[in-house]
Amino acid sequence: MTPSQPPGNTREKTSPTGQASRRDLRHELIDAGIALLEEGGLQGLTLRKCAARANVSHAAPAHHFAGLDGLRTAIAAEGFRRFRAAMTGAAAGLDAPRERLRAICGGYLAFARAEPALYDLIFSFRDPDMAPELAGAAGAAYAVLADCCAPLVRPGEDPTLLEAQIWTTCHGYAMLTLSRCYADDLPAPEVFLGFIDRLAPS
Amino acid sequence: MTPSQPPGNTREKTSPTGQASRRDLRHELIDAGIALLEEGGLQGLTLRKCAARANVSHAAPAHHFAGLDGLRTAIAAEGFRRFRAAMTGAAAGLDAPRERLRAICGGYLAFARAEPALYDLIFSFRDPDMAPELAGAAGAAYAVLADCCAPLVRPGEDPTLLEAQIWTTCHGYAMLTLSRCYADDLPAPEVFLGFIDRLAPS
DNA sequence: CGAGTCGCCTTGACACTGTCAAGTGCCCTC
DNA sequence: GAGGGCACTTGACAGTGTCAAGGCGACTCG
Repeated sequence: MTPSQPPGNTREKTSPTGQASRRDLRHELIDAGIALLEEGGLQGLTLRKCAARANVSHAAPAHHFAGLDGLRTAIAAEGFRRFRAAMTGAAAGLDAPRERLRAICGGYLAFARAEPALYDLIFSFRDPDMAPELAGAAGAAYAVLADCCAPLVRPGEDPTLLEAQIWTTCHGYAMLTLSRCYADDLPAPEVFLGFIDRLAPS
Repeated sequence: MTPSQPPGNTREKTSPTGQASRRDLRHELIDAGIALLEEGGLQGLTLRKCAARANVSHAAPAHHFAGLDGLRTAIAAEGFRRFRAAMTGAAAGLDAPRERLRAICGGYLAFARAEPALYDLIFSFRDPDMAPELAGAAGAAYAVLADCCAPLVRPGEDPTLLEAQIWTTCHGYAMLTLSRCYADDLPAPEVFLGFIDRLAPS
């Protein structure tokens, strides 16, 4: 209740210096959106709830994003960055190609499990021409997987074949795990990582 | 345009016999919903648009389904039935286990490609306890895949492992194809079916 | 044959959503 | 200090899901 609380222009700090002190509403809205996503899933993400959480008026997000699609795009770009970080982080310090592949796939699954709604969101786009920021972030994430597959590709073979096989397997397992209706029919993650091992040629 | 058309109780045929002649609104709504899905994707499916397409008032669907979720569930159950039919149809007349597996996976992908929004819908449920009708239809579809894998399972091995490997691969490929942003990075379906061949032990 | 009952559907209302147009206040610059 | 531009607010609108109330026909039972 207490809905009378005005959106209040609570600038973070309008210090006398005035340098770079304006609140970064764009980032605040993205963070608010990710929080909403975690709480309420894909359809918990709403422009107006996002605005309310950032203590701005309901139409404020429109000035930073091109409507709801724009907000979803911006959040997805941030999601791809975190996704990439989850994979690289899981493989940090590992050198052996097969170990790295296994670790990166483990990081892949761990991200999907830890932030299911965010994972849902980043793979929910159906428009072939993505926004450049989103395409860049997605490409950077894919590059992690591709780089990790490269040392395992047989000489002379098209590298995209192994990449696609790894990717589709991980994505399918992640998506089916997310829809918890089928999670019980799937093997445990460790068993699944055994599938990955078998995909890479010895 | 001509919005004045009243919802009109155009009973299909109130024949004098009167037997089983009331319009089957439930099925009409499901068909309307599938059409909306094809036209506008997942978020093109709306209770009110569904009602309008069936020429009933906006609240009529509520008497046949438990809200929008109920309608989506009913449509998904029908979707799983069509999905199953696509797989069995593709393998009809084939006997050799490997041929059957390849055909069924081909049918799997063909369905996802032919009715992308319906495929999206049937795998969009995140609630672990599905409605019985939906769970039954989903189980029947899965049984097709499982039955087809059975002859290829090594004696003594857990059959769910091969099933899961086939399933996750197909689902991942289908989902990534659907989000057309990544479709270009994926091999052609025939190449993909080669992956499937390699998964089944010779 | 007539009254009661029940199921299907309509009507009207409400809160919530995205989106738009117009306005407001603030800061920066000149 | 005047002007302009940016960030945001305000107010409105159409569309959405959902609920309560009511109507209307068919069916049943006396």
